[in-house]
Amino acid sequence: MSTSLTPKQQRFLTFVRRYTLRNGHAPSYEEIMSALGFSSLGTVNWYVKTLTHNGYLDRSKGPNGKRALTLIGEPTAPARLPLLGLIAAGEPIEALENAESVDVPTPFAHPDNFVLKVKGYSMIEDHIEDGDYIIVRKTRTAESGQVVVALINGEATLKRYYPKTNGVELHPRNPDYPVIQVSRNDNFHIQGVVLYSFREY
Amino acid sequence: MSTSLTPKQQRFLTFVRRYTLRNGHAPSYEEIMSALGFSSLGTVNWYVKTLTHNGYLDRSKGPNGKRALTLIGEPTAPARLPLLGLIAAGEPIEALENAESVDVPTPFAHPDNFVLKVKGYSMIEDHIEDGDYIIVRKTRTAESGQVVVALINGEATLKRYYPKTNGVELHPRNPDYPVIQVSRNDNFHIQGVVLYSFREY
DNA sequence: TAATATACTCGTAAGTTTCTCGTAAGTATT
DNA sequence: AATACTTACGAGAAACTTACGAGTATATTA
Repeated sequence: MSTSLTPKQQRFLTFVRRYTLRNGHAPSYEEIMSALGFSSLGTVNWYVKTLTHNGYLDRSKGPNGKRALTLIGEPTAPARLPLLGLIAAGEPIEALENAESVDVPTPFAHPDNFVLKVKGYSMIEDHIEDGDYIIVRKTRTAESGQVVVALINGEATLKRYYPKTNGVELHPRNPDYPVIQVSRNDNFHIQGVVLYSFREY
Repeated sequence: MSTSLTPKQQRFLTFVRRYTLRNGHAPSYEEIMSALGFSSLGTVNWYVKTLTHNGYLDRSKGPNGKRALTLIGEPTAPARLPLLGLIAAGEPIEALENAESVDVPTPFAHPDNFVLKVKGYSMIEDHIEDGDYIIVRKTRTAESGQVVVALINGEATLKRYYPKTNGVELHPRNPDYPVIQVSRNDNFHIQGVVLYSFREY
């Protein structure tokens, strides 16, 4: 970016990026120190100060935040994910013939993620309207409380997922709508977990 | 206060999630305590309080409810930032009447951040086109090399900021375009630092 | 070649925030 | 009343980050 990076600074940044990616949180100063072979925290601090000053790093929790290092800038290269199909409540998911793709915020770039476009107004109960896009992480399982894309007897739906001892409860994201009980007899499959939705402006 | 989780807090949340998933109901404080190796209920309570406060947990049965811990929709929570106005090169920033707001990637949720929409094609030199949105952190100062939203004699611009001994240099993000020299006589104000830009789909 | 930045390193001593312990008391259930 | 939990508080250890002072290489400039 600004003053271009020296090789050692690159190395530093690369380490932070990798670590964050792998562990879900940023490294501590001490971890950086031993990973990069420094023998003083001061050195780590020097890098952080320099890189922050030049706009490559940021401390997401304000000063004194622990494990708060976050990369910024990076080239704003907007990531693209495949747009796999159209989803409408109560219908099967409609696949698209030619694989389009759409720009998404970089943090969501991941090989297991894909995008669906919402069709019709039948999902307003989930605060999701016609034309909206949802970013989905492909998975067969979900944690309780996550918003999932699921098929019940072939019909698509978008709900919060609550497994119960003898079946599954699906809550719409709008409390005014009824809870759906899925029994053992129903053909129920989770297609993925919704990470994010964005709207066409 | 969208504080992010520390590793230990993650671990706590993960345990609650797993337990709930497997047993159909939430763990009691004591179960959490022994599972996570604490030797005091106070510790469990500390986590519950902290995580509840930060919006990761909820007590579904109100206060004093037993085994009432429930996770709150972790991934989705689409952050929204206010869309403060339109920016076009060479014009003042145009404020919007009704405060709209737009979905942004969660990491950018911060009270000091806001969004501007780019108008016209006069900023292509910065790789930013008509209709794009930029996320800006409100600040009067900037570090050398950061991309800033600035006003020069009332006219908006988007450039890399390089303070010099006797004035300021503004570099467009595209090296094919000329550098702007701001002198002491110019009326120069930084409005904020650009963190991110995203495009209309 | 000498002078001078620039990039980096070390050690150590604070300073903050996160996490833990213990103990005590409050609330619902049976 | 006994049982099974949740809530509250104070004190402090642990885990991390910041600040400072000084020193060594490696390039840039004069």
